[in-house]
Amino acid sequence: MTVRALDPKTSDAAGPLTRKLARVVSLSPEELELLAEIQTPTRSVSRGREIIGEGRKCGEMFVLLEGVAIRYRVLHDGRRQILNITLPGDLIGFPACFFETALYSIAALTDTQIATIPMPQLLSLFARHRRVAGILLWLFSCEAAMYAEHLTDLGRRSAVERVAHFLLELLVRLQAVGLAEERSYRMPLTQELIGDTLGLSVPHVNRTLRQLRDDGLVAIEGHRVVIKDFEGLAALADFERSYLSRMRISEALAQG
Amino acid sequence: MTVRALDPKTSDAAGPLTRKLARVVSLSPEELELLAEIQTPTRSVSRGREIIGEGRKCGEMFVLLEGVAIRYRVLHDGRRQILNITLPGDLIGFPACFFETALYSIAALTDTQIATIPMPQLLSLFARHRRVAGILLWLFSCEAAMYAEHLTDLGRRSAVERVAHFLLELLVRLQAVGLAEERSYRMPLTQELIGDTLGLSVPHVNRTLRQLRDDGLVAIEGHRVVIKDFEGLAALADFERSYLSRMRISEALAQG
DNA sequence: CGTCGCTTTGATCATGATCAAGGGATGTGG
DNA sequence: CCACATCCCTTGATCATGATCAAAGCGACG
Repeated sequence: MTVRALDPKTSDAAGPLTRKLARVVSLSPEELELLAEIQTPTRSVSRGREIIGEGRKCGEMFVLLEGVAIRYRVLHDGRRQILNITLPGDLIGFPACFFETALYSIAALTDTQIATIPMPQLLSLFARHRRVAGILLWLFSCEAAMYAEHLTDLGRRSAVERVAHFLLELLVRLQAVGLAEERSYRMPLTQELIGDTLGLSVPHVNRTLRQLRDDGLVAIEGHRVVIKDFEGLAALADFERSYLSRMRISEALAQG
Repeated sequence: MTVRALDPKTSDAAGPLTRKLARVVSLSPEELELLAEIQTPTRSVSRGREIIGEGRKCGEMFVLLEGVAIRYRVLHDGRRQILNITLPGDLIGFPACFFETALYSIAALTDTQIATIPMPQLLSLFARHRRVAGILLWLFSCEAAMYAEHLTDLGRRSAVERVAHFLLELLVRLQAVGLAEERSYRMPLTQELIGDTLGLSVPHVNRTLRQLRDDGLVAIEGHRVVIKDFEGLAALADFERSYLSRMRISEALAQG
């Protein structure tokens, strides 16, 4: 990672969260410093380890700085539902940290690097910096919006539509933190994990991906996903008027 | 509605939100007054009308004081997914009010009474009253937790499990605001709406309800739902260790 | 009394689960 | 350097859950 002579807003050193925010709202030097401050110190969690364990106390929030994690719920008979995929720049610990004990587990899929934000510090930040508070609330909102979209996937979309939507969402989200190219990215999940995310069985995920490939909408070589026909996929998945494109922070908050 | 000589915390006059909160955290007189203050003035929205329209600006939050509303998303071909059911005491407008325009519509299912909280007032409340801010964040968390549970429903539960889970969730939520008896309540949704909530077709909702009836788990006469075997339903739906039972506000917040 | 909205039931169909087996890469110990 | 194991992907055959289509029943209400 080279240190370039860039505006601090967009420099790599600022970290994925700050870069993501800088795309939707302009941050003052003081705010940049605050964001940097709450994102230290960091610690690493290695592949397969739990970041938050269901039923355990969780007195802090985290920012995922590097790697990929999943939040999931396991039913008594072993069926698993992945609630969301956590990418660099995402907050972890909402809503867990507001409950006595965490409701769901969060596990690192790859080796990860996370920053810890103690609750008292978070709450005092809310009190002292109204605009930063607004921005954090906006982040919570984005998470809620993604849940809502995910719900629509599972409730009312067919397997092809779900997978298409999933591939596009991942493209856009990875791009937001500079981890995807114009039309391609490295798929961070196995087909089993995709199945647990979309409520599908592994063979059916596989067949659905093949169908999308046969239709020339995507190309998949190894873990590399190439979106060959963005418009086609978007039409299929009803992605057009989608949430991510409208995830603009409201002026009321932007101006504090 | 009679005015009884009760502790203001639990009096009907306090409104459903305050009553709901009083169950999980003790509120000071000042906090009670603050809560009362943000819940005025009120306005009514009649059955079938939109409270928030998808794509429209939404510069405020609402508290639903009376009636039932749904948040939903409609796909281009008309399929509808209900994202959540809003009951008295619930906040409306999260996450809509943090975006330029609302992402989803919210419509009144019955005649409703709502209180309006302008965003500036909300943000200044966050700044001035840390504990109330914490409590509001906790409310957002509850909403996120319900989304997560709903996701598990749609992704990994069968039709019977979904319906069973839905009936129990409604019982518990209605009880939290004093709108259900020990084991029964008035179902506020038609079978079509239940279908759009659970991702099922109307005939299948009907057959599933019949199956639960035949198995002696519930009784349904008209709009009255009677849970005849709570334990049986809970086991079927994996409701046991569920979110609502652990929706206790964390001590860090309760103490401010 | 007739209409409208909702529920109920039946028959058929299809989406996607399940079961089963093989294939291919990557890694590890002998 | 090879045997073997593991993890993941792929494919096929069968099965079942739940959708769709169709129609009738049934209150409530004007």
